Amino acid sequence: MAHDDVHPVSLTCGDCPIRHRAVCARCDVDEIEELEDIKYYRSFEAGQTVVWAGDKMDFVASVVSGIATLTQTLEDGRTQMVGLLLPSDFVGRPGRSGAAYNVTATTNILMCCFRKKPFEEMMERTPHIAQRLLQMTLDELDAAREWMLLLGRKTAREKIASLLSIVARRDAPLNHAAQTSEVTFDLPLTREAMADYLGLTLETVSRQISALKRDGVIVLEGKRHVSVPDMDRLLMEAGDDSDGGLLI
Amino acid sequence: MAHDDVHPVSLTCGDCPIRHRAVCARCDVDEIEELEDIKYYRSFEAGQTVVWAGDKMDFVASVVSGIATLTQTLEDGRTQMVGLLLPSDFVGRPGRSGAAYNVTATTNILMCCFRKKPFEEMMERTPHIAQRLLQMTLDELDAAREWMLLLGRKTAREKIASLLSIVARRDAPLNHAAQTSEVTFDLPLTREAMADYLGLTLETVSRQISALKRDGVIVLEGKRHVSVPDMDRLLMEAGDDSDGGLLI
DNA sequence: CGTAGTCTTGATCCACATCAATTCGTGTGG
DNA sequence: CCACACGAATTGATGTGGATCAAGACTACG
Repeated sequence: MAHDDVHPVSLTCGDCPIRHRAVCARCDVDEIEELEDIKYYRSFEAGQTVVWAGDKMDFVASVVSGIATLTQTLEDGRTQMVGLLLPSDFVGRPGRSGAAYNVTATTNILMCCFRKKPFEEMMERTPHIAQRLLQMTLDELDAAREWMLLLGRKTAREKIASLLSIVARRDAPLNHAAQTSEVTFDLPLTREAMADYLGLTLETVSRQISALKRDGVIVLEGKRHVSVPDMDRLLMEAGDDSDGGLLI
Repeated sequence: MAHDDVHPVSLTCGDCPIRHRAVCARCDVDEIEELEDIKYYRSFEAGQTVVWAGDKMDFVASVVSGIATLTQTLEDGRTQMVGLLLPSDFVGRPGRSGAAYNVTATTNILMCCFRKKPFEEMMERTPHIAQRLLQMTLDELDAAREWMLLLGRKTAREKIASLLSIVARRDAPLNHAAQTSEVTFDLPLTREAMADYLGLTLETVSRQISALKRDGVIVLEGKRHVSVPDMDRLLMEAGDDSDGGLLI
């Protein structure tokens, strides 16, 4: 397995899997060339910390592949996940020097980094970047607010069902995009990470997953592979029947 | 008391109390003039609903004065506040036709509205607006994430202390800006609204406020007026000693 | 005064946390 | 190939913080 920075990756933006969804999505050819000059890649192994809250962070970045998490902690160790970073998601805040959250690689990840200073300067001149970043930030804000409803008002069972819905929904296109029924996916998170996501303990997560299995809402093969025979049923269990947790 | 739209307010942007903090903060004179042409004011009384989630919303707006809330609800009536709108905060999302949340006036409020279409068109041409909106959205996202930590991991007492800290902090400049000790303010929210903010029941809110009073952390005069003899003590009670809940 | 809304306080209950073993799965070294 | 070790997950027993149910108390207002 690759160690951090041992195999400097090279990738041209034209071939980039997130070219059309990341912060650069709206950029035209000239702008992409300019970005190409200031970008570099870093990879992290599953479990590694990308940055600690409070540390100086001299870059911003897009997640190219893999999954990372944003977490906050209280002094006594209680921790809450506040963001789940999927490919194309953006890390770091232009105009702020320190990291506000812990960023941790959940799987092996590849990040496309931009040194902060040149990126900020370019953002000033390049409305396409600011516009896209605004869109993405508004989407994240909506997701955060949906998540607040989950944290504040849902039961443990509803929380688990909501999380499964979100992951299922995200992986759905990878399967047979059409049918709502019989979706299958791998959980990218440990029970503990799920607990931190949902504001529960890992024991409660485990119990509720067992309960959903017992009730036939989900089928497990191993600890991590899940199939959902009836997606509508799962959405019902999640509490917010309409759309399963994410705004369109 | 004024009814909705009965007394159309007129205010020039030059005299506007939120001129330097709202979405128009970065606009130069020309841009402000252009905004002045497409803006109009609406006022709402305490308790009135500004929009319902799902309704078509043909404007975006800034809160000029007063306080409003953003809430989400599950079908069975459980509700969670997901945003607290103070003067200068922005309502509505460019590029989306329906409202995502219920917006309710908590006090009498005055809003500076822009018809969505012209505003969106202007935003395309006017980086100053998009840039400012991006800043504001990033701030809101940080606040939402701090709030997620509160909802997911804090105890009822810590939640109440956190809320009081936030309100105290916001009102602090209005008092004698210097000292950390002896802060005084009015709660702008009912017990029920606080409960919806914090993911608690109103009974628990009431009990915890009584407990903080009993323990000398706060002093109440009437139901709504609070003074805090020792702000540091309150911050300790909030759990995150450093800054009381809001990033700088 | 009476009525309605807001708030407080008490008694009880229960969902989830906590504490404590097992079990499962995977990799490692003899 | 087995023994064992270690982390991840399950499952059980018990405790508790906050919800729920239910009276009252305070305030404002007609």
